[in-house]
Amino acid sequence: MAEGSTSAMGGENLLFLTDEQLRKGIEAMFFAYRGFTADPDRILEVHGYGRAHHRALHFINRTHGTTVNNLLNILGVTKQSLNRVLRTLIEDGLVESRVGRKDRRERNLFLTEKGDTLERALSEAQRERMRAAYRAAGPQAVAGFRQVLEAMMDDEIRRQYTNMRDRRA
Amino acid sequence: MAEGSTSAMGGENLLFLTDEQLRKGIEAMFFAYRGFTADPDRILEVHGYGRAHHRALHFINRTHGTTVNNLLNILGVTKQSLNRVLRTLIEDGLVESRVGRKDRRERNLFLTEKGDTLERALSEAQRERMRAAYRAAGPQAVAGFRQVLEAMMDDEIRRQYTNMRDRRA
DNA sequence: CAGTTTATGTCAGCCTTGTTGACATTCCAA
DNA sequence: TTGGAATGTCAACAAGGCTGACATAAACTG
Repeated sequence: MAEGSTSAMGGENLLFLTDEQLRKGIEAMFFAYRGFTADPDRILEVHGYGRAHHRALHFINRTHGTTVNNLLNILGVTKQSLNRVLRTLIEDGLVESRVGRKDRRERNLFLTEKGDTLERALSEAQRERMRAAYRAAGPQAVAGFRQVLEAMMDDEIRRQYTNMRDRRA
Repeated sequence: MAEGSTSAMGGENLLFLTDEQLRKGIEAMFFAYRGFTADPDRILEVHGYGRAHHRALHFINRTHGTTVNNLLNILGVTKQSLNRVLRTLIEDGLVESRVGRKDRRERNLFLTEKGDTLERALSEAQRERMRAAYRAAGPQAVAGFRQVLEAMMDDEIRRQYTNMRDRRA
């Protein structure tokens, strides 16, 4: 990335903040996100699921036994929207919903073995692309990548993200 | 980002390629993309438009006089889908569609003054967030960010992205 | 205990934005 | 002149967002 390294190592150099650079960053996000979702999308299509199912599987796997409400906060959708997805996942035997032990109004969500299998397939496809990108860019670039992404999140979301990270680091 | 810098500067250190690190990267992409789209989304809602309109405005502004076909390739949607968006933008007087001079089957797309105004408002909101993130992370991180994003794109897309960059660098 | 709040689920209906398929128009090029 | 390319349009459909309304059970509170 020729002109990227031009702005790197600058310090007082603010070329990386020009509108042109920022617009390029915006386009890079757009195109990269497409690549980021492309591989799981192909797998999901075979099973008749969409990205919404992937997100649910991902975060249920990530925080075993999470409640519906917690998932709503993480995903930032309405309960009706999540419920539609969750219902099909439960019906299809990918997710198990257990009545909460402490608070019986709550439902604790878990992946079944079948759900875990699909989650791993989806995740592996996505991780494979990340792995290739990380390897191509190198550890220092990856650190910068994560720094910028984290700075781009909404404050509240960053807190959730950080918690999630800390809990399983 | 404490543990990010742990893996940075490693070289032979491959900690940044562990599944856990990759999963964190995946989540960072997910959350960051939400932040990335949040500000323009709010503006679009006021005008009764969606992200699809934003994308069209962005790329029409980016490559003045682009054809519909070219836009289809960049956006990666069907012409019917794009056409619906384009039609409303033209009806609302944000986009002008001129019959091609060389090839009169083609339509060359331009922003009107009104379209340019909205595009700048959307873009400025998005750039403001990028600017803040870039400033917080610093030029070296930004270079890494761009490297990883570029490596994450599909090959064909990366070619388009690179062309677009070179043409207006 | 009665009343309120909380967590969840569900029904109905709407919107945006993606998809396919069919078909018309225009016009370049062989 | 005919074939194919570029574009546009119509119809129908699906996923996955949304809101509003309502039901239930459980927990909390005075």
